[in-house]
Amino acid sequence: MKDRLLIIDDNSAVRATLRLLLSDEFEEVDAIENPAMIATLASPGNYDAVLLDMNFDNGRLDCTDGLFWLERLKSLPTPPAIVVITAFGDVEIAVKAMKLGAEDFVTKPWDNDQLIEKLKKAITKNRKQRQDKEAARRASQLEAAESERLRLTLDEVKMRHIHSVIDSCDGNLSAAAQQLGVNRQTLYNLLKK
Amino acid sequence: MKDRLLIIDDNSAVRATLRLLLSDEFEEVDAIENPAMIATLASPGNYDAVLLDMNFDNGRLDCTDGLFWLERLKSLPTPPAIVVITAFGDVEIAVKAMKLGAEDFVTKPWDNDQLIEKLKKAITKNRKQRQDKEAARRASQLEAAESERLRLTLDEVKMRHIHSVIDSCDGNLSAAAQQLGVNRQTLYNLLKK
DNA sequence: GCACAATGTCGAATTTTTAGACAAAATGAA
DNA sequence: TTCATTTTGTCTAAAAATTCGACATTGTGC
Repeated sequence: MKDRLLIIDDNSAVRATLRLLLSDEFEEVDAIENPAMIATLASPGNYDAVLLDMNFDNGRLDCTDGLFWLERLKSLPTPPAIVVITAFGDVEIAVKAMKLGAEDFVTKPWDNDQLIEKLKKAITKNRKQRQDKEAARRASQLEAAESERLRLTLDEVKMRHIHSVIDSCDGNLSAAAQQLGVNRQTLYNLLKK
Repeated sequence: MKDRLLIIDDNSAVRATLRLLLSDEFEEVDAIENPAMIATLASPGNYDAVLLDMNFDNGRLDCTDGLFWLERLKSLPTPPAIVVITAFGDVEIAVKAMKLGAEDFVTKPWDNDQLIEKLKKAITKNRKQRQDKEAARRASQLEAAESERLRLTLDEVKMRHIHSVIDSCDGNLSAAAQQLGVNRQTLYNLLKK
């Protein structure tokens, strides 16, 4: 209910229908007719979900364009959940789309309730994936910091910990000294250097 | 070339053909006719890839069993890469399989070279996914340790760092003392407690 | 076996830490 | 606002830890 959705479909009647169906389910629903128009939107990388039609009116039905834009959307810094929708889908296209990171794949004509549920689940799944990715990024940082700590001098480690604890005590030196298990004057001395 | 593959197909001719095709590409290729036989294998959770046929000879063609076993394989502690293969696949089945974590989906009849390449890529992708997942797991551990460090006394932090450095010096106390920036005797004193 | 590094131990000089005390400043509740 | 409590800044003297130099002993690698 607080999520933002972008509909991409070259059929204006479909856009209107989808917008009507989904405007109650999302905080904001934008609709454009072509992925190339994404650049003209206010914040292209900020949608929680994209409902992406594969078959643009370019005379080709092989979804090349659709897969191209899917990959492009998924390479954004924070990629949205993408549910692909198509009238001409076959197994190969569906598998390609899923391998490119689409969260789901629906065929026209669609079932309204199923479409809504798939969009919701896609957003949930996408959010979890991004959290995992972010966690993996942090893990490498933390491990690098961990191995770098070995190069530190005993005094350096002491001072780091002291400042960490002081921060966690909101600058209260008496409390920090007690938590550190040292005399208050000792803490003062250490801070003077 | 050092990977282990498991073929699951209820057609013995297909099993033989696949085994012949793939035995050059993998260090070990096992083949069974039914996923229920996985339990009888030596190390069911140890395959790098599984080539899983969806249509078992049970009178049903809706792939219910195949999807069930796919999900089950993917819930193993270290899930293998899974390439689904089927003669009766439609878009819905393919999408369901991909959402359940299959790395790829091929239809019979298959192309030999493409099948080999898909299996290789599936293994690579699966390995990366597992590494990311493992990294995410470690990240939460490391963060928990980081926040717990705040509760430690200055002496405790000192001793932890000392032992870490000693370990990294393979127990050489002179080198450890130098790296810690303290006198060797000081290190001896600290270790006595 | 030989050279070299690491260990274990000592004493004495130096530095740091600690406990207790006191006044000033800051904080928080009535 | 006042009053009680806590925190800060500073001091002294005793206690503890650290450092440096030295020496004999034990490992280690060539």
